[in-house]
Amino acid sequence: MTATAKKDSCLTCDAKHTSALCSSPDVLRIIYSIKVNCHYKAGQMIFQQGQEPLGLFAVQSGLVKLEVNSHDGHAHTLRILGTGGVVGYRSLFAREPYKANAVAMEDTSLCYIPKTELFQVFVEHPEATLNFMQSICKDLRSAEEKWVDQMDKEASERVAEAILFLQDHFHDQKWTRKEIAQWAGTTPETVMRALSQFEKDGLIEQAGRRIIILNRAGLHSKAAQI
Amino acid sequence: MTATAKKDSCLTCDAKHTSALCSSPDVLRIIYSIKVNCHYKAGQMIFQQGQEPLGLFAVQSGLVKLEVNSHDGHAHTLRILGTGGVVGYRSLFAREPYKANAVAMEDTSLCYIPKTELFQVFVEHPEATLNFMQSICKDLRSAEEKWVDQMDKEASERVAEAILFLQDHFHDQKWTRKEIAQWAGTTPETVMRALSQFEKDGLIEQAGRRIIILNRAGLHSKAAQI
DNA sequence: AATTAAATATGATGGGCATCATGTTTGCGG
DNA sequence: CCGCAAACATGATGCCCATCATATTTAATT
Repeated sequence: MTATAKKDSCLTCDAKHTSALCSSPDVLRIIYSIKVNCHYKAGQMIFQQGQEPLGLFAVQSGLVKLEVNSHDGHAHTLRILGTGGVVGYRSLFAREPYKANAVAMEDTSLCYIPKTELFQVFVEHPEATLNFMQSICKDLRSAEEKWVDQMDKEASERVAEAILFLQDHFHDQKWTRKEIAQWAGTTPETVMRALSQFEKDGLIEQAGRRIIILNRAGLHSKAAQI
Repeated sequence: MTATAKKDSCLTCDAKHTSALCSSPDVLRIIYSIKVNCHYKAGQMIFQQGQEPLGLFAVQSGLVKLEVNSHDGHAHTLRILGTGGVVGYRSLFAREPYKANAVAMEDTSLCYIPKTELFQVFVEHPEATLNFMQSICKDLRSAEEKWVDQMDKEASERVAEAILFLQDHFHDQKWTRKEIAQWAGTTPETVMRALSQFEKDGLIEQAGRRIIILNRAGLHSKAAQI
């Protein structure tokens, strides 16, 4: 972990209003007193499958992906977190070693919050706990929906869904075919063919490596099971 | 909901030690004071997608499945809960309508706990909340693992995994090919062929509609990605 | 006990998509 | 600015598995 001495202010933090951790000014003040800032370069690993969680990470700026590596070298992206996202909470609260790797997708600043102090916050601020539980339960929904989609939808439908999701949550971000594939549960080649088709249909436009959505409704109807 | 006047005792309840809700004698006493017992016949629906959650359900005895129905009439089983399991918490804590149906797979007794009182318990007993969060985080892990398995493993591997899981968690339960398929993310025919093969390989034995595992290690190696 | 629906069991067929292969383009580091 | 690795792009191939079909057995219902 690469902690810096300087502590960024929580008051001017972009994530203040969106993070499930910073639910009230009260809690925000305490979090500020216990957090430590860490900085990661693009591609750097934040934690790794098998390690013991000692705290959790809140994304101040940048982008983090959680991914699992299967036996045959294939990687699957479980979650992607931008500003306000919380990384490493699942294993921490499940009280088990990390089951996935957390990787900085670009230069990223995180707030590290040691577990003992964090648990203390939750014990003293039940409304913060319930607020955070809401966020976890939404993640659970996403995961279960992803499994169902994997069966019910065709690969191209999942790709349409993926680029809509990625666009909505991380606008103006560039994605490689591989990254989209690992998120959508398919291969780069299949993503490729789907994107070509979408472009041919006038749904998207590819400016270099950036995807521009021309017909949002059209893409949605491609993604949706009627 | 079919609530009865009679209130079953929490002190003699089988689920007392296994349920994530009944974490301490203290909490157990409060839960007892606010719960209501409900009974459902096999096949009966407990709640339905789209409805507003008003509380949650703890399984006292019986078996409950959570399933989603996709557009084309296909059903997928998200979770199966036996004694001690908690049903309906995800939507309640996410503060959104139910996204799945809860169905009693056999005659089932539940403890219904209204949300207002439940939140009160959690506010006053932070350790109960954190205990419950652990359980949620494990469910999240299961869901994410299920998605990964859906891609990495072949159908027969998932079937092997499924019958091991179902056996471990709900021993001596009878399962139809369809139920196994909806859990394993495949079709009854594919389950069929996998089971036939397993029997041919001497891994299992089918006594009527009950599956007997003869070679546990062998099945495990079928299920596992080396 | 008779009737009917549901579950079991297997075979045949076809399509979706992963895999491999190959050429081109992009973009980064020296 | 150049070279090389990574990403893009598209074609060819094969196979896993969903789907459909059909016969048999089991279980439930009257």
